[in-house]
Amino acid sequence: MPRTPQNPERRRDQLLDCAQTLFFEQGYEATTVNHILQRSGLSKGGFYHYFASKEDVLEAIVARVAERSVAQVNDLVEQDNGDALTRLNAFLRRSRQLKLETAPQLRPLFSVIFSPGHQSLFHRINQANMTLVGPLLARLIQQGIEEGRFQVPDATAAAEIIMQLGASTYDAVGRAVYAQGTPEAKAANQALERRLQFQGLAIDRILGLPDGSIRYIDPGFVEALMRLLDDTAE
Amino acid sequence: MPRTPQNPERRRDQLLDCAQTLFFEQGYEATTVNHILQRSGLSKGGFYHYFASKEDVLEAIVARVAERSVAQVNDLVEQDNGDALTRLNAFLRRSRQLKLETAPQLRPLFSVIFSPGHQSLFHRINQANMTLVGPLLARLIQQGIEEGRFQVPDATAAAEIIMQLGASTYDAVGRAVYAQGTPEAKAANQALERRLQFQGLAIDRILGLPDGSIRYIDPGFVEALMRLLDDTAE
DNA sequence: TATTACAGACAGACCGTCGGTCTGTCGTCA
DNA sequence: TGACGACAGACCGACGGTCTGTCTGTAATA
Repeated sequence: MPRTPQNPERRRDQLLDCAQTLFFEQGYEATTVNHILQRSGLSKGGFYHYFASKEDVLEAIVARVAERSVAQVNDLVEQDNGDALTRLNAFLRRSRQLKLETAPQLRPLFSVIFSPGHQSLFHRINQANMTLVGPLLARLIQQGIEEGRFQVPDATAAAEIIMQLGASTYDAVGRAVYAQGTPEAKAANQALERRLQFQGLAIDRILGLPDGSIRYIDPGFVEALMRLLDDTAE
Repeated sequence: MPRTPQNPERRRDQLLDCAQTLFFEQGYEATTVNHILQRSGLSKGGFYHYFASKEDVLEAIVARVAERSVAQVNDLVEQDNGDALTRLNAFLRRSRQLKLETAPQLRPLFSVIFSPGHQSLFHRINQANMTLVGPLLARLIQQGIEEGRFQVPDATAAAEIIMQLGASTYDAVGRAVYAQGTPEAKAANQALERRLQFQGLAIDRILGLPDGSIRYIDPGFVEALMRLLDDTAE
């Protein structure tokens, strides 16, 4: 194999890209270092020049994904325009949009989300996400408390719980994706839609808001999501 | 190594016991089949006579743990005495008690709960638990709806969300355990107590009950838990 | 400008250990 | 006594990771 020296940062990013694709497609455990080498065209020596271990790559990917997603919502929290409820709704809308955008990329992951190989990967991304996004959400809730709109004893705890609910969405979506193509698909979609609608209601109530204050999902969200996932499947 | 033939069921259980201890102590990935063999005194041939793979052992353990925990709360749901709220509180009390009882066993797990090896193990146990216990809780909530006490559009979705909250408890507890022995220990404990208290409140509100209807934790629960974990540590 | 020296960027053979297989043996019960 | 379940343990391929060596861009020196 010929040597093709590259800009270190590019190489590192390239390796991360390759690894991320493979991890999402087949899971962390099922992906071998040799797979990554094959895909990137690099040698083992090269790989271990950039990363201390396969686990190290995972950590880098988790950090990168989390950073990117926090960057997507950061501006909403930075600029303080409007009351807390408006901003919270904007925050949730952006999160939703983010989910839709990354859905195609995550599609192979969803179809096997129940396989054990993916759960660790997935849980870690969520964990990192919560660590980074949680404080932002907490500040937002704190504002709502100070405005006297949110009836909540502890902003941090509330943020954690709400984020936990958000994370559980993936599980629910995964179950619906799993049912796709089967006779139960329609029922599964409806169950998911009910579930998501309930999550919005749950957030309302947890924050002590009147039912329906939070717009968690738009009607037909599930249908749109499923179509998006199906289109990219074939 | 001499042969010591045993009753098949005993052997299987013994293998599961050994594996479970090791998985809890060091995590699933870090535990090798050889470790299990060493601890049980069995040979490889013997091991693979009972289980198809290491993964197979995990599944069996997950199923066993989940079955045992469902058995602990099943009676409360079977016999229908009292209104839904009373029964729900009994259900939660039993769950709490169950957590306290298994805490010492889980102690080594908590201290390294953030290590990646444990997350898959942990997530899977939770998943199995939710699958088994979820429907029970849903029936309970359904009763509350029919009584007109719970204001909830979908019992199943509500049950799922509440269980999700319960599962996230371990993460929160893990964080507090992690801080134990450091200067932040006290603050971490207080944060955990607030967090757990909030979870009870969240359940109240999600179900449309007046604040304080659900007794999720007794005061000093966290202190007691931490003492329990510390005692078994040394 | 030509030469040299050096450090970082790789290549790839190699190693120990892992999960899992396979063949054979022992004990038990029909 | 033979057949079958319950093991024993040598063995295998593949994996993550190491090690030594080589190539190349760059900067200092003359």
